[in-house]
Amino acid sequence: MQTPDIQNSARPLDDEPNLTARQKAETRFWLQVLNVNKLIYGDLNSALNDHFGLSVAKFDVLAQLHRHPEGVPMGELSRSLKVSNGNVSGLVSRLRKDGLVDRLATKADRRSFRASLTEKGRKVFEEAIKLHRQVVSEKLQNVSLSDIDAVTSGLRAMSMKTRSGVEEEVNA
Amino acid sequence: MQTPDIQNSARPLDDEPNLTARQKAETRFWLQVLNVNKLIYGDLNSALNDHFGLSVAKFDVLAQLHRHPEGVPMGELSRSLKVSNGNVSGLVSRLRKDGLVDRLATKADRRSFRASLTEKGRKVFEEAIKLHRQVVSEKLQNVSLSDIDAVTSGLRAMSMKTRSGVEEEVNA
DNA sequence: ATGAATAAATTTATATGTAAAATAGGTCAA
DNA sequence: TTGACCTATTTTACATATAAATTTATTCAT
Repeated sequence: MQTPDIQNSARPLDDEPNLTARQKAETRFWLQVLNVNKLIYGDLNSALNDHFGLSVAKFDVLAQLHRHPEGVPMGELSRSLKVSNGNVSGLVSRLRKDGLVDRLATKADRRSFRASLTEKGRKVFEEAIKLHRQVVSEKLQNVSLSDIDAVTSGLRAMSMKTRSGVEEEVNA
Repeated sequence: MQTPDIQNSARPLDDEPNLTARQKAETRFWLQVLNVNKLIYGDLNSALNDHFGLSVAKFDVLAQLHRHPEGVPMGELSRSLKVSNGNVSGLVSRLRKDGLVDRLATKADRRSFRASLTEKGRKVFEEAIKLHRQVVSEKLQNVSLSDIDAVTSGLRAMSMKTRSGVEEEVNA
């Protein structure tokens, strides 16, 4: 008795037998998304960390707060960043320890408060976003503008056509 | 004295003044990658978890081991998954606790061993990969095959042209 | 007004990820 | 052979992420 299984199993995810062309294409697509994501994310994270002591997660919080100088309630921050409440709690408390973020009390509701940038936070973010753009630019330096635009609009069409697993606001 | 800063700062990342068209395009591209990644990753993770008690991280380990029934040394696993040694240590030890992975001693070198799928691990993976494909398919159900292929080849071209922050093997 | 339900945010437990230190085995020059 | 240096892996300390439990405050029907 031979062991043909060994030969059958030594294949990449998109090269199994009995897959339709469509299925292979879908898997290849997803592997490329993961690949590009990891390629850019890692360097972005290191660069932000080295220069400003920021992670991408912290940067994302600062970016939201920068768009809303009047401050953003924790729950809204959680929804707009699409991460859990608990995650935002931790991020904001670390950013407060860093001196980049403040809490503003909400008069009408003592449970709630708004997170907002400190002056230092605003300055740090405005430098960090320049670095952010630099890193993304470097990663894409050999890609033509038209290729970037083509992929972007393809991805955008996908995210609009993609049925999200959760119910979505119609007017979100 | 007015406060014009408040108006200037309430903008999305790709809509700052004084950005070139190229810079805006790069930022939009990156935001779409993050977006699509999060859109698919989350559901994939929940589905694998609900049905098989697997995370995407664990699934990725199983996928590598499935391609190498003779087992894969820890260091090689770390390199092929592009995650740290410590991360692989933890994943493999949890997968061993789950009964999906085994350690095979290496005769010539007592420091090293190969991780390999147990029979149960192989069976679980072979079911899990079907679910993996289903979930990705559902996410892309409204997108045409030609659009998927176009974006995939765009992304693939990018990852090839992208200068990685670290030195790369020429023959990797 | 009071008690039940709801809501905002935090805390807890756990998984995943990194970088850096520690452990332990291998290699090799002198 | 022994000491210095590699190498494979694990451990530690920490950041980030989730889900579920908890805390505290608000709302609302009675």
